[in-house]
Amino acid sequence: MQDSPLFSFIDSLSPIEPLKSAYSGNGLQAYHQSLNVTSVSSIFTSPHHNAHKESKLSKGSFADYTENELCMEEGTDKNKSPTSSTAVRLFACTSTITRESHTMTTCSVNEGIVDPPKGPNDLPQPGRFDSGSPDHNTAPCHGVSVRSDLKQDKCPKLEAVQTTNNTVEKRKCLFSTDMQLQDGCQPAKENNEVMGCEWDDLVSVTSGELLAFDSSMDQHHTGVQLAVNNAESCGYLLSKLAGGADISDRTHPTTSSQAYYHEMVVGEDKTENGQLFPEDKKTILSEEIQDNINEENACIPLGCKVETQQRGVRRRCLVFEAAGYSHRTVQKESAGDLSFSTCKGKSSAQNHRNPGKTPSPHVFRGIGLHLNALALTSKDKMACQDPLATALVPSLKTEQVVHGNLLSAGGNFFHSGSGSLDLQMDNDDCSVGGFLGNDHNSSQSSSPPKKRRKSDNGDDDSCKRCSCKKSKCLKLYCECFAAGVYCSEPCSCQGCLNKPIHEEIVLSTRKQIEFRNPLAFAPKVIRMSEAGQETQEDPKNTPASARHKRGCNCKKSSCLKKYCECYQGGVGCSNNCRCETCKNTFGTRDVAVSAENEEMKQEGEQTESCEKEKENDQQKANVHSEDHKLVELVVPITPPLDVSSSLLKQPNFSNAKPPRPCKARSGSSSRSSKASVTVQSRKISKVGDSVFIEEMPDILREPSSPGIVKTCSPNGKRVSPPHNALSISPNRKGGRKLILKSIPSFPSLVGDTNGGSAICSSDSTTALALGPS
DNA sequence: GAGTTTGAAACT
DNA sequence: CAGTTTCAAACTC
Repeated sequence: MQDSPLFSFIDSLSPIEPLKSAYSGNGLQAYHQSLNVTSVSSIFTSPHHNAHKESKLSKGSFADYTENELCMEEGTDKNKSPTSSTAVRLFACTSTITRESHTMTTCSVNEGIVDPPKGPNDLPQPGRFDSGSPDHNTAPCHGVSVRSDLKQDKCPKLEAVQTTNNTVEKRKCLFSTDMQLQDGCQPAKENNEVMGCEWDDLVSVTSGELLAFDSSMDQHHTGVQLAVNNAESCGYLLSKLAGGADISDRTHPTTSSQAYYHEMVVGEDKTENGQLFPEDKKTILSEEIQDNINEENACIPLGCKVETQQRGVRRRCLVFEAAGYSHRTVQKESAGDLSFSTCKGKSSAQNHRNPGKTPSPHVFRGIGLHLNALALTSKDKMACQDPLATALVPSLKTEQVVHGNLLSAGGNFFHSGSGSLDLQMDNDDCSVGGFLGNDHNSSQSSSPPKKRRKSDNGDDDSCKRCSCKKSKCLKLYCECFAAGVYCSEPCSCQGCLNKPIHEEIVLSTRKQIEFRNPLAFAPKVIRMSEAGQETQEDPKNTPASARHKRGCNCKKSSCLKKYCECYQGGVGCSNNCRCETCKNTFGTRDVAVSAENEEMKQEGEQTESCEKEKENDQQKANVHSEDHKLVELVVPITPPLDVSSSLLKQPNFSNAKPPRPCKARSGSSSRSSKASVTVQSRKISKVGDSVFIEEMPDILREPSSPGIVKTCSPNGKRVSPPHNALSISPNRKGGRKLILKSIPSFPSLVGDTNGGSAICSSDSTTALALGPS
């Protein structure tokens, strides 16, 4: 693997640091192109990390710490220059690349990417760390070089940490996804290390075929670069990947996991180390690890890394396909790398993972889209359950990676959003499977009344899964498939082909669907995390900021039931919606439209919005007047679309009631609590918005905030397209990020660290606040 | 738990 | 692209 030309190429590249955002971005894109990566990913890629960042921020110190440490350690140990970071990423992705460089690089890269705003890579901004994802990159590297160090140094800590981690169920919950990943990752690594090649074998087995070295490598690179850009998201993904990644790149995973882990752990305890040292756990957890790994893999496997970097990847398991694809490659590489990582990385990786493991293995990380996320969560679990599944995931990731942009974009979302969500989840449920629990809360809160639905299930829903009969779980009808997750035990589907065994079919089907609709697997709801911040600025922004990309077409549900994707996603309806009598408590379309219109007008875009608004206003005015008012205040309109922007933000999710997802977005919970009733919901909407804002801010505030975005498209329109997102995401660091609600898993990781916690807490707070209200 | 409703996804 | 059908989730009883 390492020998492969790619490696050399990568190595040569590694030095490139420059890339970071721009470079990486371009590089990635180019890479993707070469790879066939879809632009979409780019779209998704959005900076999502913000969330991460945010979470990280909270952790910030923590993150910094970790990063610093990592870097430091690494640096000290290996000293990789930051420059390497880019390279590192790649490496991480590829895993083969130089260990040291990677580690170093990753860090720097991450930082650079993540923090871009602040300072160059060098500075280990907390935010970056948050990005965790970035770390991911590093992680892998670390895994290699760092790990050793980490292990050594951290191991001791790790144990303690681990304990802590374990203790901290929350973390798990929050992180559950992440945690899982981490856990999984770590375990994986551990396994690798401990087991030796098992992990590799597993990986290889599962994904083995899938990965194409080159592609993966390339992807990775691109991914890496992207990661740089999206360091956060990447980190996220990576971390997850790392977890899951074990498979793909252990190193990466490890690395990422480490980073991730760090974040998470650190966030909580800083136990990062503890995680690192998982070795102990390894043995102990070996099984768990495997499980976790599987899960992780499922969630985001290898691809993640890359994608992560890219940004969206994580979002879905979709990545799977890609992931799987690249995954193998990665594996191969990773295998080689693994050895390294294992050797070195083990510790680190393991460490990271261990922590993660601790939590419930199953917990999935969130996925990109809220829905997806939900699905993911559940799926993840599924995946976890099924080793194969996990494998799939990875593969998907690979694909995503390849597609890169798309996934990445999604991933980003996840990160930001998910992270927060996850975190929240954790908070909520920490205890258990996080998501579920969280979901519950969130879901309940979010969806006021009924919601029992999934939430109930909920959250557990993660467990829930699909019950497809005719679609064979190969259509978007299938939540699992839509979420990019393999169907697992929880599923009650018939004739299911969405299983690792049928990976090829799944992937091909997925591709077909994506071909038909590049956004098919993209998060359905975008949130402007940062926008949120902006929002803060503008009360208008509100939750509305997050909007359903495609928009709903509700007629009878008045957008007050889960039938409405917007509502389900916990976001207000937007101009994109074609709903009738919209009463979406998160923000009516009218309002949104009006707001948009305003913006539009200002900007000039406008016409559409105006028209819509008019129409909407007329139509809806009746119903929503109240809501609208509220909404209006709250929702500014952020264009849903701006995926790019939206992606990042997730953190706020809290609002999102989106039930399902494991994530249960904190917000939702908060909201839900309040909102349960429509009336309240209205208030909530306002409140929630405010809350969101607050939340967002908190999250954002911290470090991450930097990014905050702002916005959306100037127009306020939704920018839709992911494509744009691509370009954006990379660049955007700072910009607003859209966040997918759902996906939190990653975020959780982030959250883990601090951000997650913070987020959670914030969410909780919000929830609390809301609740009372 | 069965049956109905709903709206997205898929198909034509 | 619009209309119709299919599908599975959401919801109700």
